[in-house]
Amino acid sequence: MTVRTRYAPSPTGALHIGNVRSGLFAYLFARHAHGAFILRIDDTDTERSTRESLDEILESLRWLGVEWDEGPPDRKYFQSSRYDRYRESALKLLAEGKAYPCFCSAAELDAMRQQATREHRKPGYDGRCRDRTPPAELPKVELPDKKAGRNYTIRFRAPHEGATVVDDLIKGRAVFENREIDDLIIFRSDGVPTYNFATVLDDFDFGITHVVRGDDHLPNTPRQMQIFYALGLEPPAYAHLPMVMGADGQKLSKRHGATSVFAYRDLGYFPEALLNYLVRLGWSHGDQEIFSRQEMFDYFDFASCGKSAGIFNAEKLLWLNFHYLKERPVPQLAQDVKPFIAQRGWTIPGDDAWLERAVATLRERAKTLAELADFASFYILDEIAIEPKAASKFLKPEIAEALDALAGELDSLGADFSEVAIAAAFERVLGRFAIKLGQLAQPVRVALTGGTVSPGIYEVIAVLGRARTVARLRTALVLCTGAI
RNA sequence: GGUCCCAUCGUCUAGUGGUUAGGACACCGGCCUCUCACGUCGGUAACGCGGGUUCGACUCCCGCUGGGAUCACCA
Repeated sequence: MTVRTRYAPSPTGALHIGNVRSGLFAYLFARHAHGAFILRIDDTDTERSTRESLDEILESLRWLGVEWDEGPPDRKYFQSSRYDRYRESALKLLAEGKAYPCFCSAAELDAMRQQATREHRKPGYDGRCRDRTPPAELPKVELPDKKAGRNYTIRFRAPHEGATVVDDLIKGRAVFENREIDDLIIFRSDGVPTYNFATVLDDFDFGITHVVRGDDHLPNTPRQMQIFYALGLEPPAYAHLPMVMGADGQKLSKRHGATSVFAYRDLGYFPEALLNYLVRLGWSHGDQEIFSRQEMFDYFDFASCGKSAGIFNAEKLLWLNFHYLKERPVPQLAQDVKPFIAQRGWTIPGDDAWLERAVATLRERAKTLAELADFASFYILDEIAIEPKAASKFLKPEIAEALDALAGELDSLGADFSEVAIAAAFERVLGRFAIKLGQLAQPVRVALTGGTVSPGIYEVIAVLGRARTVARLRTALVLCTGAI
């Protein structure tokens, strides 16, 4: 039997990283088993589903390189296009007495729950319509349709006897006593099926062999299995992944800051880094930390998945991103950083070769593309802002002469503006004034970059070029003397 | 509150009865050095508690404690 897994996000918001990890694991398992990965869109919540969310989900997945074998744009993989199928099955359940109409209003249900909670009973549905005779004016029970006066919901008649056993591939066996499970609504009064019902039909129709999802779905699983049984179908295998928590130990959500895939993309993270981080959160392969996509495919299995929830650690993700950034070929990196420079409204004052030289000096100092772009500002911008503290510490009168001399030396270098030639110019100035490199390099650094932190000073000068270097040195000269 | 899940350094984890409990991130220190990084060397740091089982438990069983998820006409 070929493995078929699925990822079924609902288009009701951004694709966030805790959620997408479940999709990633489903995808990896399918690839590992040379099976198929299906993307399905759970859009039965017509109130909250939006086109924007759908587009963001699709684009996020593409950016990550999580490729689906079946799914959008094929309408067949949208629940909203499968209502006929859901109706047909609900009708069947109704006819067989395995489901029944429930006439309780939302307000009534709410009151029921509140009272149960007050009396320390479980807040589930008490089954009051389970054996109630439908009103006489209903000739026969059909699916809800408010416009036609059929304002009720359809509930699944869950068995009271026995137990439902989930043999989870990750969690092991979980036994649910059937008497603990109440009758859930499978069709809403607006004629739209609910998730637990639709998902069962989808998983069956699309031939899903392994349902891989977050363990927040574990309590739903016996309900879904019962529906499979009622329909005379065999449930798939289940693999429930532990959750991803925020630093506070709670399920990761929007209030934990940057959590969407887009957020990380826009912050200048690489998809490889995000993927690598996510795959190591809850899964391991010995002590290995860095995984190529192929290695993920090759090694992934449920046996190596952990059972306990993991806390999202932004620092480690940053480290991984740094790793991939350092590994990136410079020409590629230069192309990668361009959109980030453009986004800042800056114009690159040189060709690709120049940008590559600049990037080469910066790449071990930036952990993201956004940082790389920011760091490159002193190369790119015509005017730089000099940090007051740096200026007062290093741009002092006593260094003015040496700075002036250096400007002269560099200005007269001629065609050879190489690091070697620049170093030689420094040596001449150092010798003439009997000072150490450190004494000269820092003032120069402040003059050229505006701060005290930068790549090696010769590199900076070589990339900056003679004109800009000399001009900035002379500007700094004014600060030196003015600082008296 | 009911049900279900979970429990090794701060964090991610290796570990499947006998280990000086290993690695990674972070943190701290040395080296490198024109600054900052990179790199490199080293360091601090964990088996929640209590009972069993066993010659021997981080590993197996039970209880406790703690944490989490879930209990919608959301998915």
